Amino acid sequence: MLVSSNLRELYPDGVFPAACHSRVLLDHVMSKWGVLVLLALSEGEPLRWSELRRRAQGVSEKMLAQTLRTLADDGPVLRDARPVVPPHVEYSLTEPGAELAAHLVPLMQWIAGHAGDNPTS
Amino acid sequence: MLVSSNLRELYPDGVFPAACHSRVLLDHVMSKWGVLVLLALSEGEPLRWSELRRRAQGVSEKMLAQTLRTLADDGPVLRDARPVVPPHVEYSLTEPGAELAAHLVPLMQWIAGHAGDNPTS
DNA sequence: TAGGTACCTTACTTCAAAGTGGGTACTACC
DNA sequence: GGTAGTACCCACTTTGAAGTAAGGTACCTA
Repeated sequence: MLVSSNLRELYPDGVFPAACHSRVLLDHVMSKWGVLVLLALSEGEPLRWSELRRRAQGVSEKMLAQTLRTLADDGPVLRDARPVVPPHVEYSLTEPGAELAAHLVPLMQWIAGHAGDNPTS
Repeated sequence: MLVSSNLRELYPDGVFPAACHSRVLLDHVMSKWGVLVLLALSEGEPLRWSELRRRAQGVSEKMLAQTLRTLADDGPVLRDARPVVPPHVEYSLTEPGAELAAHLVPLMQWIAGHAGDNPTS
């Protein structure tokens, strides 16, 4: 069963390099908190920092701020900060971020279904 | 744009836990060498240890053995060892592994296309 | 004996992601 | 003074995946 014959367009000699720019983006996206942030934002609503903190269970302020900064720098996440006090910052997926999530969510759903998780319990 | 309304079936309260069995499988799959092994195997042919060593550019014997052991224990990879000397071991995707790869490959293709890589150069 | 084959295992080290604990600034309320 | 809310930043520490170097199996050939 060939599931990836068109990988050959990207890697014609069948050798996959470990170190490349893809790896940097992949590692940010699949980082411990990155994937949870992207999943939360993939539901479509812009979310504020504090809401994301509630949604990514167990994340520290430091890791959330760092992760959001990284993802915004990488491109999948848009950071919309209003010039007000107290701060009011909203995060949402960019267009490329939504395309990314469209691939990421089915993967996570598959993994959740095969890892013996019972998240609805 | 709702891209993941059915995530709510898995996580009805919208809170994504960081520590669960999914995380273990996800971390193995997306590990540095795990993803390259799965991509190589996703082309459909069973591959021997030494061929995988060539295909995952830069992997050490130790990391390759360790990664293959882990993925075989997790389930996506089948290890077929013949009782001969010198050893003859073939690795291939299990049925669940092929389903996993069906989700993983488009994700990697997307990321490769957006990370400024030029793998065909 | 030495060298080769293919596929590992073990002991120890490195290092980047994650973690911990402190801090910032402003407003409102008790 | 204290608490609460908003959203971070900095210095330092811990942790576990990855790395390095050495070891191993069993058989074959010169």
